[in-house]
Amino acid sequence: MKNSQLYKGSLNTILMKLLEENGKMYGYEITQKVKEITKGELKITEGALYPALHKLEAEGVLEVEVVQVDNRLRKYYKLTEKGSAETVNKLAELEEFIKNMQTIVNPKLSY
Amino acid sequence: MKNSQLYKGSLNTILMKLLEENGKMYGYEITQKVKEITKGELKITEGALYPALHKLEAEGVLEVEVVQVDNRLRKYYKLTEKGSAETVNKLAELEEFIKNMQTIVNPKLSY
DNA sequence: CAAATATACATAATATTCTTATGTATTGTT
DNA sequence: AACAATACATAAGAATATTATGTATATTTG
Repeated sequence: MKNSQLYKGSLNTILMKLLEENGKMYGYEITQKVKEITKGELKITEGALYPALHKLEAEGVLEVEVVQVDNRLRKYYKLTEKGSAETVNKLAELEEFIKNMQTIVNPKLSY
Repeated sequence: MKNSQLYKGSLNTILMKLLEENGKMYGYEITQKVKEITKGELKITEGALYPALHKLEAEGVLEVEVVQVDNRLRKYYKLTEKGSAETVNKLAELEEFIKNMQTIVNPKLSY
């Protein structure tokens, strides 16, 4: 997350949405995917990513599958059933958030 | 800020935009205004608001005018020249942020 | 082929931001 | 008289992310 402060608090939502979209992903893959789809504008740092993944796992939102590729480890993360349900809420919250921010930034359009 | 974690990091942007829009405002007025325009969905807490205002003032983004109304104080805040310039950047960052989040949430529409 | 870059994980110290709780004081409402 | 609203403020703690660092393998490039 190498950007404006605005991204603070949005990492979990990003992770959950990506996993909902892609089934399972490993950490490094996530960083690359985000860089790709935002055309380099959002860079997720490892120091934010790995603790976030571990916490979501501890909460039962994600589960891990460790795979050996060549001589290297990959930890694939995917949503649990609980995680899938929570992702729906997270995305609804994001929509609300964006709506509210747009209302503040562009009040003429809304009230 | 009594809501999802998503709002973390967005308070300064909100404050600066409101002051750009309304010229000058005092703390309590800001809390009410935000509650009003978001129809009660976003509530800025005092514990977040006042330290944020003080910090922006210390940074030279805002300046204060203390007014006595009846026997009570009001501290009106307004953007400095520097603050007005930074608000332009803040709003550009917000647009970028929203655009990127929408890209992540709805990838089919974008790439 | 050595060096640099990319892949892949991880954590610790620190910084930032916000929540929750609390405090003071005046004014308006029931 | 009691409670809610107005109006400011701060302190302890939680949550989140940055920056720096560490380990190790694989691939590219000069």
